[in-house]
Amino acid sequence: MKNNNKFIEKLRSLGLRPTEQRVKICEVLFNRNDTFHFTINDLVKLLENKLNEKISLATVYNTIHAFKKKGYLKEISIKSDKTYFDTNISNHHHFFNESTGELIDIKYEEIGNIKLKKTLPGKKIKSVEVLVKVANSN
Amino acid sequence: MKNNNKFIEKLRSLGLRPTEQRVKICEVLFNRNDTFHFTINDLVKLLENKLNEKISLATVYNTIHAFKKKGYLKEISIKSDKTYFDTNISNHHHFFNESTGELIDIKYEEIGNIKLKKTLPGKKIKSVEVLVKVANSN
DNA sequence: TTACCTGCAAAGAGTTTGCAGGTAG
DNA sequence: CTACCTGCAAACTCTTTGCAGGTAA
Repeated sequence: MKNNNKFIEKLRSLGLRPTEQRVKICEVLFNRNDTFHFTINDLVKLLENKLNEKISLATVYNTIHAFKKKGYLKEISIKSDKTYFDTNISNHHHFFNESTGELIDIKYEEIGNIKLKKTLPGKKIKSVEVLVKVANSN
Repeated sequence: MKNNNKFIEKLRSLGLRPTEQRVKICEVLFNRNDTFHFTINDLVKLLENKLNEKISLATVYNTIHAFKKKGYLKEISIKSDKTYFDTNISNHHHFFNESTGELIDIKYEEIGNIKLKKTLPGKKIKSVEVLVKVANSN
């Protein structure tokens, strides 16, 4: 299962050289059906466990930041001790399970239109994000 | 202007001993009309500049965490390199100015009711927070 | 060849903790 | 007196950076 050409082309189209490490990172991040929420540490472990790849921390940080800058990944705006990234780069919202630390996507359409009754003169709205905190109800 | 009895009583009512340091911190945080967003570092500097008080970092951290645990302060859920706290403990939302790093409250009533069309079985909703990111439009 | 990329190790920043001495009740 | 609190310094965690060697085009 080495259909990595799509990643190589994608990286080139972003202006990033398709190095071995970057392609491996793409494999882990994007060869899946659901959107994926992860921390750098999650990713390093996945690379080791799933692909048996030891990619240095610095490179993983560099790559993820390059992906983010190019719009291939999104950083999630949730306060945490770690930084979370999201393979879903569309406008959307999140559930955050306080009991488990788990993040779940809420599609843009799954929240009714948000009416802002307050405006800030001279400011442009870049995004409107909803965070729904939940806890296990037992 | 030493009307600190209200703070002493408030602290007692929370089950916290009204030490000199804690009362000073209350003075800086709560003797104001508007809600206040701050980092630990902001607070330490304010204590030094406004009250000429040198309170150790560890104590400031301890105190703020104690206040938060007792519901006297709220931690803001926004991703940042620092942790932000809010003297407004009511349900409300925020503008975040990406150009300046500034946070502005949006009252609960200033955003229309939010209709969630997705539910998570077995989970209880703890809060729904909206974050509106803006930038200077020049 | 040249600009870009990797990876080690060290540095940085914010936050937390151990513990000895101090204070409120 | 006792439980709680303060503050110093060290430790921790996540993240960033400097730089020498390697690689894509």
